[in-house]
Amino acid sequence: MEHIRGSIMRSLEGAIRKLVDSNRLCADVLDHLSSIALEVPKDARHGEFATPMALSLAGVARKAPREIASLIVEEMEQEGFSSYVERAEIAGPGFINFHLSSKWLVDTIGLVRSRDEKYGCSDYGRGERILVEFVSANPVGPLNIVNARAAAVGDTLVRLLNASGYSAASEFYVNDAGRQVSVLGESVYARYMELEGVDYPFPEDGYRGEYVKDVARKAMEEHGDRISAMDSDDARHFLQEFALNYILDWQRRSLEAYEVRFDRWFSERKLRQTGAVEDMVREMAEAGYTYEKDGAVWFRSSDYGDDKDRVLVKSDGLYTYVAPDLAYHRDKLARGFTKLIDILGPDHHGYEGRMQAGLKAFGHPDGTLEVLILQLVTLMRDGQPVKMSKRAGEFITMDDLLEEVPKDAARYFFIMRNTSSHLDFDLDLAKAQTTDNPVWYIQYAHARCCSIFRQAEAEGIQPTEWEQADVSCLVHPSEIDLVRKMASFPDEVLTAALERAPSRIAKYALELAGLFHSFYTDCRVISDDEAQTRARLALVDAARIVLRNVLGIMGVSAPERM
RNA sequence: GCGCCUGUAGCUCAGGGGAUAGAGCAACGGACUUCUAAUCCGUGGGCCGCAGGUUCGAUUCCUGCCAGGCGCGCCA
Repeated sequence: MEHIRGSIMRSLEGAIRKLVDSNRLCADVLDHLSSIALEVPKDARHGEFATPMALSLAGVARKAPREIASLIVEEMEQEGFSSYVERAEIAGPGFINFHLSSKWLVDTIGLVRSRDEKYGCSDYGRGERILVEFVSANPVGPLNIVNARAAAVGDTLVRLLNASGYSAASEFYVNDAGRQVSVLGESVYARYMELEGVDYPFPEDGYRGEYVKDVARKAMEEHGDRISAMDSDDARHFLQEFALNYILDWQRRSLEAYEVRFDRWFSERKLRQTGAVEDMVREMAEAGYTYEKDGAVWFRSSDYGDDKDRVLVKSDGLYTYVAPDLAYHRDKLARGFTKLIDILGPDHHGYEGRMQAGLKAFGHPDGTLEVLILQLVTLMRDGQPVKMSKRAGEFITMDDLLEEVPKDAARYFFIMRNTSSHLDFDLDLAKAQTTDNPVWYIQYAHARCCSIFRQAEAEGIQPTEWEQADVSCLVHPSEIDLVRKMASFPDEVLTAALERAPSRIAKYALELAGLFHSFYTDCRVISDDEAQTRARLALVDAARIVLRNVLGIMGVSAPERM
């Protein structure tokens, strides 16, 4: 499809240059050539490709849009269209619509089938290394619903980027060195004492979840003897480390069940041990990026676009999270990543200014770090929001969700909305095994493809009979619409990657499945017409490939029967 | 008070300067002797939150306002 687009673009550009050479258009339009847009129209009646360029050139050329359009089309006709273009028409206020000959259809089906699992991939990113950091939940409790959304969005984004020729990696930053870990240790210690029947006060800001008791119980079962032989400081430390490992393992398992695997779990503690944080704070001081006030070390982040300055080292000598986090982002860049994407929850949006300021101070160009803020998720049951209150212990974790809803449905539902929009997650719909459930609907389209091949096999039709089929006999509108949609897949993948918008690919998958179902109803695949049967089997094979590939990008399985 | 996000069909949401603003659900009416009816086809339904501005053209960009969500720590 790219080569078709390219040939039309060149032909358009050539026509415009000729018009300028012969003074039929003024030279100023040449400055606007780079912004030529060749889009795939929403409405099939507007052809396979269309450009609004005559409209956008109207101002510069000081001519009516339709007049410019007809000049361009005449010129293109003189030169002869590329082999794919059958005709070009001027429509509406001045759009130029290109209708392609059946050669593109034949080529598209062939391309899909020859590229197979690679269909949809491009080398656009030229191997640029991008690090996508997401979830990065504190290791003090179970993963929540927003973490689950982040996991689905982040993982899909990494897949989209890799499919678009980038070299993208995923990373989970483990905050295993901060104050929260010691609070966790204190909380577990208090529960442990409770189990031993000792009257011990529960920390004011401790974690009150039931799981803390579970951790204490588990520690007692496995290491009770050792712990009772320790003094209280050692026991506290032991329990802290035990809890940390327990919870990290738990988080890892939750994500594993969700089929989200990180390329790396990056430990804050290990980063600190390398001295990277000290080095950075010292360098910042030497460069004059910091000052001391009230016994603390402040970063002049407001000089670099943040709303106010931030404390790096507290008056008690400990770092705030800002220092190690900045050192972490520096480390990512030092490892050779040239673009960083952080996916954060809505409660962390203020964080962006500090990180951007830090990277700017270190001299990294604007745009090195992109922050994607996910909005909240509301779980809906029986049309009502599910109330969640941490205090009342009514809290639905990611594990709870996955126990109730299949992984495929959860992943799809979490990416189907814009990241910037609040997400209503309909639990009943996600569980439903009906046509209303978009995941089911898409998977069913794939299963239907497979079912057709099972039928063909049962009727003794050998793959060799249709693999080289002549598909130029496919002319039914449902067939053409399906091919059009398949043809745009690589474009859709790239756009979704560049816009950091997994929801686009979710929408594409739904539309593709819809077109397949319409085709299935309108066009009987296996019939007495042998040539048509072969051609349609080839088409179904292509559809099967695209459906499987798009499901794969979303991390959703492609069942062969349902 | 300040910052971020949102406001489009009864509901959930697409679209983000350009063609008649779309989809799914819900409502209503149709389609199976057939490769899975777990599907398909059709009908109705809209001051694109409000008011200005930029533009040949604004639902889209800008400003203000209104409404909702979330933040605003020497917590992460």
